[in-house]
Amino acid sequence: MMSLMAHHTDRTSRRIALLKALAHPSRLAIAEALQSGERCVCELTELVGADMSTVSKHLSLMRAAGLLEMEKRGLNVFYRLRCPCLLDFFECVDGLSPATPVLRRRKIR
Amino acid sequence: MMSLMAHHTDRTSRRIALLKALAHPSRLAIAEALQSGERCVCELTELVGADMSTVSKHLSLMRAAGLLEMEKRGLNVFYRLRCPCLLDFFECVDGLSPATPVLRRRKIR
DNA sequence: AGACTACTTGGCGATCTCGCCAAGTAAAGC
DNA sequence: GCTTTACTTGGCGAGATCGCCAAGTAGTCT
Repeated sequence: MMSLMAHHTDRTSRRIALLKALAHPSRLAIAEALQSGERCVCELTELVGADMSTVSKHLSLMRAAGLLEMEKRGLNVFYRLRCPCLLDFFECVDGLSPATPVLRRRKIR
Repeated sequence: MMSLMAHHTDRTSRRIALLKALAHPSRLAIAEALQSGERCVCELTELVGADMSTVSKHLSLMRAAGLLEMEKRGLNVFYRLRCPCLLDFFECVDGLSPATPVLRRRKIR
């Protein structure tokens, strides 16, 4: 895979990591939940309904992408969003109509 | 996979599809190139340096996600961005500092 | 019509991702 | 110290994704 295209800048790599961090149902649900404030891993585990180990790996990935920050308090680990732009982006995304017909220019004769 | 989390709304599915459509080096490069105007498949093929069939599949996926629209003119097929919000989002993403140390609240004694 | 160009689609191996279980770590409480 | 709670990490099978080649389609041109 990835023939001649492996010329990513750091910026590109970070963009891709952040997009991948959001492009999964559980991770998107986590990001959306965190828009209303920090949550600990057990709360997020209940939210997505998967094994805690699975959720923990999702959170690590999102943190590595720069999307989340974590803070340990007592036995709990709390995660918070670091990206204030999600809401605006999703509003714009949701505004797109779902389908796209093939546009075909009328023949000029 | 996807134990109890298969409760996606249409909106969620569309958000995921759009994020996945961007979360790949070749596809991101295509989206970025299209920010400066439409391109035909052969131009985009040269840009990403992969087989045209590969690029064509990327473009189909991006179109299905609602990100692109296509127009056939003569022998060429031109693709255009349908999402005006990419630039703003990426500016915000690029503004994030790459790493995040584990935050640890000081003990109060 | 036949040849050519620009693109799409089918198929398939190679690689990546996902989720669970099991095992490990770290802080709190006894 | 030992136990419990909250979480992370390793490993592995199952399924998804990716990219190439080969074959098909749709216009253009002569």
